[in-house]
Amino acid sequence: MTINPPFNFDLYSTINSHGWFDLPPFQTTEQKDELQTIISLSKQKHVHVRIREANALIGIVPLNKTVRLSKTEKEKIKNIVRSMLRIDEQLDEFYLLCKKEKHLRWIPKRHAGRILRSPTTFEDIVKMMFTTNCSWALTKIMTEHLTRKLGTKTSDGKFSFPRPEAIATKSEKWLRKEISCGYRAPYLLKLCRDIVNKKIDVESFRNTDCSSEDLYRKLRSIKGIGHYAAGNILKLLGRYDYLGIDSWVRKRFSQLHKNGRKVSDTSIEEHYHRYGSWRGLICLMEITADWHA
DNA sequence: GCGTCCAGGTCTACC
DNA sequence: GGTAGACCTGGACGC
Repeated sequence: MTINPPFNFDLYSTINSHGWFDLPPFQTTEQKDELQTIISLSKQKHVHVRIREANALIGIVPLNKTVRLSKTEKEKIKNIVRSMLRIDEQLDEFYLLCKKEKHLRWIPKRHAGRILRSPTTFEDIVKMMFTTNCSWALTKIMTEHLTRKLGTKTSDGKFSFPRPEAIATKSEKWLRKEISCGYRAPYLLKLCRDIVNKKIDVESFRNTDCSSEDLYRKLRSIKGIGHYAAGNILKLLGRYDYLGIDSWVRKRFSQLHKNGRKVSDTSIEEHYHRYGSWRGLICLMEITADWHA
């Protein structure tokens, strides 16, 4: 399967856009020149795919050879990959903004600004919940446990990210013990049960006409999703008008703009205010600039 | 090896 | 609306 990306797409920059490549089922190489993950087509059908860029095309190869794919299923996989890699995102206005400031000109030059997201919004929300109030090492542990213990094993031995139904049947005690997610267990359980009982439809969040403010409010109504997590999930939904400030943003901002002095969230907000609806993306690009060096 | 302390966001109760 | 304390884990550190 192949996808024809726009001229300003760069797979490396997208994989390297934030830490998602490091969380299963995502896998990448040391050079970050390919991405692997599991795409779930139905409750039973999970495809382990490898995504690579070659000859100005994006190639998608199913790695579990025994799986048979219909034409419709291949189209579905291509659409999911397009969504994950943000291929259809219009960044022209963003790049024009970056070109106006010397320190941001590297962004359009490197074709950066497309932030990797998971095949589903559910996966993104759970992973974001797992980044709160803990080290990256613990985020990885929780995601690995959840995937390995509740995901479905593919024919080549990989595990899919679990569906909400699989998590919803477990108890809070089980999640605390087996997933090591501690006090997050009741939040995760409530989210999954609300999805199963159709009280919330997180998958509709990627294609909705509602304002960023409304979407932010919906995200904040999910227990365990606070200001930081909601702001960052919005970025994965293509909305960049919230910063999603955490301790790392504060630290990097302070190093870049205040000679390491302590800085308040209000002054970070004021600094990026001039970038309007792109401020969240400019902030993320600025503090991760050295990753792209 | 064991105990203690700290860092990391979010929620809730309280003022 | 603002603030303090609890939540839980891994890692660093001292003994």
